[in-house]
Amino acid sequence: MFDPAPSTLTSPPPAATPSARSATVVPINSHAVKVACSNCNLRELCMPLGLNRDELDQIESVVNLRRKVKKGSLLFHNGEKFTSLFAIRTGFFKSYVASEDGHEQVTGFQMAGEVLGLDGIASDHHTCNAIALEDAEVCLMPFDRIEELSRDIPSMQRHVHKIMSREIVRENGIMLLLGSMRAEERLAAFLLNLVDRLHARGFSQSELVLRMTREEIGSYLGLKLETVSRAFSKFAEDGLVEVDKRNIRILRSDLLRDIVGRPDCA
Amino acid sequence: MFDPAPSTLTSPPPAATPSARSATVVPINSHAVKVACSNCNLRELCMPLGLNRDELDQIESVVNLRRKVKKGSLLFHNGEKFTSLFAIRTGFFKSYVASEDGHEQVTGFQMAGEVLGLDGIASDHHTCNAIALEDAEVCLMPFDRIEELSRDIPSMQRHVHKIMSREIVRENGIMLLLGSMRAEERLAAFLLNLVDRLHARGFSQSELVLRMTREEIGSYLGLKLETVSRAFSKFAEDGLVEVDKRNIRILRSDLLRDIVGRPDCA
DNA sequence: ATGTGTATTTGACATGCGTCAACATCCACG
DNA sequence: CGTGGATGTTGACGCATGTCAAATACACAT
Repeated sequence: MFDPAPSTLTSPPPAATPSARSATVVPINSHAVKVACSNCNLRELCMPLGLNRDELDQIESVVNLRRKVKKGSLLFHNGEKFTSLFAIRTGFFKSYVASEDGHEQVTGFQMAGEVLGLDGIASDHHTCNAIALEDAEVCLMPFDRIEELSRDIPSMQRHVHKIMSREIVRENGIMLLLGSMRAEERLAAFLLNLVDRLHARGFSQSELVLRMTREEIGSYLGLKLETVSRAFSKFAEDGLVEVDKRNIRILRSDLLRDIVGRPDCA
Repeated sequence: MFDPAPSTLTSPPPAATPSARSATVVPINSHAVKVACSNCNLRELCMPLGLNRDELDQIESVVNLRRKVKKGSLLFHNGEKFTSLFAIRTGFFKSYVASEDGHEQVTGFQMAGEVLGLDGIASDHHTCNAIALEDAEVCLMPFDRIEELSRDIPSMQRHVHKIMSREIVRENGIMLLLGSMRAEERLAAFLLNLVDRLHARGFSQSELVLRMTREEIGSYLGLKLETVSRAFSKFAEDGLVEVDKRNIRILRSDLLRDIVGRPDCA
């Protein structure tokens, strides 16, 4: 129904250097690139299926740069010229928009295999910000190259369209969440979505470590951080989850699902 | 910042037949189609600019069907097979998703020149519903034809991408609204967005007639209908707008903008 | 170790909005 | 012309969540 992004207890430990604000661009030679996509265990998330060798080579040639992003540094920001989409290889991001008065609204959490930057296509400039919540590595995919390739390879074209449509559907789900759910329903939906996505990446179905603060969760869910904290405590008290700071263990996902289900029972 | 959709006092009067539930498909012969796009006064909204005659002919060949949609009838619904995008020629739509428990969340209001159905691309099935709020006419654009054309005409390809990206950006704005604004801020933003879009279509900058109920506005804005009604009354009392049922005249758009601006002043 | 800042939890209280209810208005239809 | 159902307005009241504040714990730097 909706689509945030968490990280599990088993997820790769964040690299040591935490908050340096550099966003170094690291060119990759073409051989390394080829190795990258064909062997990338995220391929089925990033790339269309059923490509032949030649098409795969073409697609790999699109991903000509890799970029490391330190925890706390921006991948792109509002107003920045749009040139590329970013496929996350490792790490965890949040994207957010800011209103004139300075309020920040988190619009999503993204993890490995997901794509960032789609907002920039509309006006050739990004309209939101993306920041790494842990040390990360992304593949740069220059958008004009993606468009070229889409013209040659129909399955690539369809893939790009699906990725964008999926984002639209995800946001529809969040509108439903923000428009009609109560605090605990929102948090339950958030947690379930998070483990789902992590599980799809080979992590535990029941354990996760949150990469974001209570405040960031609250922003995403349209709640204050205290409310998020209280909802966690309530879940823990009721035996639905174990909460140890950012380490979460889901004990009763069935009951969490029940909570999401009904809009107004305690 | 966000993107709902209204209709003005001067908008074309809805056709007489209001609530028949048919959604008749009306084939159009190829000559009529050609006339349709080249002469359509919505062209600059639907179509990429700077096309030559030949390209224009190709694009027009995509729009091979027209469909009339009676007020109150569905254009498409959740679960329905996705085949086409719909460009609105006349009329006014709302799109909405429904949660399992039956709650409806309005995800947008669409008017002439806007495109419906993008949600269906992700899974080949629609994930939301679109219903006409007044008698309407839409152009059917089979999506596989759009993809073919996008491969041949780069400006068409770019146009499709921009339309999808724009929807993503719009929804980002709504997340901001739902996540952080108060009732009056939401309504002010809603009204301003509505007149903006109408003005872009040649309607008044200050007068509009709402095509949707208070309840539908409330659903879109994450509010109850009573709250919407009270906010209207408040605006009227303060001299910001004149409200006569669904006829709205904006008297002080500057002050409405102020209200949207600051997140927590009375 | 000690200190500083961030993150989190929890309590007490305030309030914006939801809920419930009554009433008015309008329109469709008999 | 009257009636019933949708729609809209307004008031009274309650509750979920926001607000403010204090305490704890932890990370990191000196």
